[in-house]
Amino acid sequence: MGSPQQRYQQILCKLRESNHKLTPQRLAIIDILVHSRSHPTVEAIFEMLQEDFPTMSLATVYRNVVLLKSLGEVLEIGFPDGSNRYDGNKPYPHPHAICVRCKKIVDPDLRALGNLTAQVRQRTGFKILTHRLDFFGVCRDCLQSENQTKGVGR
Amino acid sequence: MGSPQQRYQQILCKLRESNHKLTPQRLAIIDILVHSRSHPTVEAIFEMLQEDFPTMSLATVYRNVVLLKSLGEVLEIGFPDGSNRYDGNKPYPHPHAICVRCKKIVDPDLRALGNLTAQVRQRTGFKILTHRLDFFGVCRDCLQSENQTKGVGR
DNA sequence: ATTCCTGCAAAATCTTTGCAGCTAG
DNA sequence: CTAGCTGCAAAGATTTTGCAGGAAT
Repeated sequence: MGSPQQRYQQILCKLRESNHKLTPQRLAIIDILVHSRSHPTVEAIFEMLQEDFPTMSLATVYRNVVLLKSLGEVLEIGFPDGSNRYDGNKPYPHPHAICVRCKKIVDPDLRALGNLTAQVRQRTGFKILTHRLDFFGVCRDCLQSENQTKGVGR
Repeated sequence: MGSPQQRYQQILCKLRESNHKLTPQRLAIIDILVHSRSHPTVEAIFEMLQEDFPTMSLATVYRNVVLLKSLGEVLEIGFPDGSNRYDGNKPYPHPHAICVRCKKIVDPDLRALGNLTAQVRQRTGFKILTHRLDFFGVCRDCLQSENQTKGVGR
């Protein structure tokens, strides 16, 4: 629910509401987050910004990602290896399929997911705030190149 | 499928099969992992071992956890804050309910979970290797103490 | 006997923080 | 103006690694 442009505006609103300033660095980070389809890392965002902001600091990217997380405007996807990636398009919990080879992230749309949260609440007595559902595997592209590499013996 | 004792033996088998030695430190770490119902951190395991192994090193705990992970005999639960907890009882993927307040982890048994993996494979073309499904919220105990603290004004 | 393991300390990552100067509103 | 932000460097936190001595099989 939201084109990149809409998301961009929505985030600007949130920032104004919460008395945060719209610095060029901040706007550029947001721009990347809402336009990128690739769930970038902080490092990747930093590198993309090097051209336009040669003095950009990693700390600034971190600080802005933290801010946007706290406003609920980006979703953090924590990898088992400890690295994190960010989604500014769909900041709400949703399932991911993550390629362990190339690190690509795809968002499959799963029905049948509906009331899992309700079930957990019922079974555990927890008040559920959020969740994550991530599938790890090998994407089609990487499967293909694997086969090209090894199975050529036929 | 598997009492702590069974799990313990199963892990010893795996170790012998893979030519790993059964050192006292290793056995003690496994013992904690299979008996603990609390999904301990490396740090916590380390502390529990201090009494019996005063010279125990954190690195040793880390190395053994890595080994057991690689054998598929412990499940790592990565927290959004970067810390990890470990489950030696149920080393296969299963849903968790995690209290963001006290860090308690509960395993709800969810039906309706059956063929999500198949759906993801179908929709994405990924070969799925594993997954994680974690719910974050506040457990009953913490909800209660919250209420005691604030809502007494009535 | 070997091979693998442990303990210690140093290194490696990734992320956060302190501070002085700068800037958006 | 003035609260909040940036850049830099230093500090933190967690996990990994190198190496020499030690232990399991």
